[in-house]
Amino acid sequence: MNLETTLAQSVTEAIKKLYGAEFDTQKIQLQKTRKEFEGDFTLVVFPFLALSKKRPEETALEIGEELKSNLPIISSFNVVKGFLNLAIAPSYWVELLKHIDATDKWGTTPVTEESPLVMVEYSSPNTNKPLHLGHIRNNLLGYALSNIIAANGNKVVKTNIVNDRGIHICKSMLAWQKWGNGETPASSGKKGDHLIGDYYVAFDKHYKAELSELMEKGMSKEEAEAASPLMAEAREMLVKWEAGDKEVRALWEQMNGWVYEGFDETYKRLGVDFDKIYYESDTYLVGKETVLGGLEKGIFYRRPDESVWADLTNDGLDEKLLLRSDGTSVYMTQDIGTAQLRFRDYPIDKMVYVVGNEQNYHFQVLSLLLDKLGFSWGKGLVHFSYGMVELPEGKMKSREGTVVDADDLMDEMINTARETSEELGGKLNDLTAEEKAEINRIIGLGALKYFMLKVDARRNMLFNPKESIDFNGNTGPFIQYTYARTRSIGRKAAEAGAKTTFTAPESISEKECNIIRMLNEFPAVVRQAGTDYSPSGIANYAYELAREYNQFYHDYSILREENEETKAFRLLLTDNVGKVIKTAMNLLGIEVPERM
RNA sequence: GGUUCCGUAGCUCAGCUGGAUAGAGCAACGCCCUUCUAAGGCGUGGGUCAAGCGUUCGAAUCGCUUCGGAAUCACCA
Repeated sequence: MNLETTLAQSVTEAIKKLYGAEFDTQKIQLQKTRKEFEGDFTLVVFPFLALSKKRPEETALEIGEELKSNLPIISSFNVVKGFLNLAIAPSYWVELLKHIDATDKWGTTPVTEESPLVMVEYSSPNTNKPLHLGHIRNNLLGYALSNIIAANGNKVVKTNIVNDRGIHICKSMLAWQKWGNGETPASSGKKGDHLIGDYYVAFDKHYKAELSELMEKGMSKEEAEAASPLMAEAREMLVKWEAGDKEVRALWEQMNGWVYEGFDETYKRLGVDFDKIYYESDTYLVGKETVLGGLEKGIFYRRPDESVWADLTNDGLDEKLLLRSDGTSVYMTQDIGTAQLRFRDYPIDKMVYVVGNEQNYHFQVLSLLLDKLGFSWGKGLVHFSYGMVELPEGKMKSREGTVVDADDLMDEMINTARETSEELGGKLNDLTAEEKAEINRIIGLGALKYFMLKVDARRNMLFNPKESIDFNGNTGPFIQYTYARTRSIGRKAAEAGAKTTFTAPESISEKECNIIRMLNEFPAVVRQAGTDYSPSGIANYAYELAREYNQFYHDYSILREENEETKAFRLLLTDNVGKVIKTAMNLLGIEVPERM
């Protein structure tokens, strides 16, 4: 049984015996003993004072005596004010370590036939420009979250809804037609998504120029926008697209194809993937049908101008447009359509949308609408809402050229990793160039991923491109380094033929107790992360564990230890620290190198 | 204006189901590599946890108010 549960139950029994009262075991406050005090667990006795009718110190002392005489795993205790500090016997910690070592996939819950199915939507790019820093946060969070949900015993389907239609695509297409001279990714050597992005920017440039020209002729901004021939052409193209115009559709498919090739490369490099991809061009008509179905059932209503609305005033929200007066669909309609298709494709128990917090309202509405339309998971859908990545100057703005491009950033990180390795010198000299490159890739991306994931997802975070992401301190590379260190010790111990079985050492250090306790906490950390949808919880845990181990490493010469029992114990500890770090990092989608 | 989120060290962030003297990293300064990986360890300095009031044995944590910042409230996506 879990250590803390055992303790909590014993406390309940002690309270009953001492004071003849029942105390809710759930409400017992057991926490880690702060490091300045002696002991492993601390019981807060203030809540019992009403029962004991004695001073805090006396109460703590009584409970301490009672626990110690009943629980052999408690080796000693001490009382400081209203805090009862309990020390756990070394032999118990050692048994715990052996148990952790013997447990396969420590911290994770296996998936069975009956496990619920959770669908996680993330990434969801537009096809008119390459991925940037904001998408990186989304992708990393979505991927990590999927792993964490799966580790908690759920079937997970990772999905992506690609926004592949609309006026923004037409802008790129039009610009390419006008000024592209037939440029292709092959002809120019550009990545497809970057090429399309360049034409999107080109459209905007020409459009702006056109506007200022019209405004010089005396038009107001609004008049100029309405009169812009370029925008009119783009709109015309969209109408043709909707009508299925062969030429426009062919161009659209060609250009989207380029973008997808580019995206695939970026996704692959980031290490994220999807089980099923949906395209808005397939779902928006379904959404329209579903909305019209809802209209027939009286869930929605039609206004005199023929537009279709949902009245959510009873739910404390506004009225929401679902179909325009010309019958075309809006954003919400498409999400309904996508939901409809997903529901047909999978027996979804829970749906998680990884989408930025600027869409909080949208998902509040979507949840209500899906529920009204009869989707069982509509009410309980989770909008995993994350904050924006801000630059020192504020928000990223593609039109002002302040976006941090995903591909560039990854290149930069890997370069920095290589430079750092070279500066440190010599460690990897026996490896081939390919092996070194692989390690640098793992480290560079590890730094980037950890940087993004260690921050609470809900918060807006700041990224300063001028100060490159750190490789020292609370970083991915530090954790990777610690892992590599545990592996190195393991290798050397194995070469030297160190013994692997042992009896419990007579005493073990406070650091060792702490580490075992942290290893023991790992399943609870994973569970908590699965409940809160919190990759940052896992990230911060991994760092704490690595830090604890590094300090321990500096205190002892494990391989030089003369007492074979103690050496074997420390090797087992080292091995399991490595095991847990690896699991934690993999849940985050961060690879760990065997050496670095 | 309505709604939601945020405000912790010079900077980036933990801690938030109420518990002991508020933690890391970066930056600054000082030590530690003939010893299993120095991408490391140890130490020093740095705080009105935005402010106020309340709840209680106890508040960074819960409630209310105020101040500051962000997002959103489109027949855009």
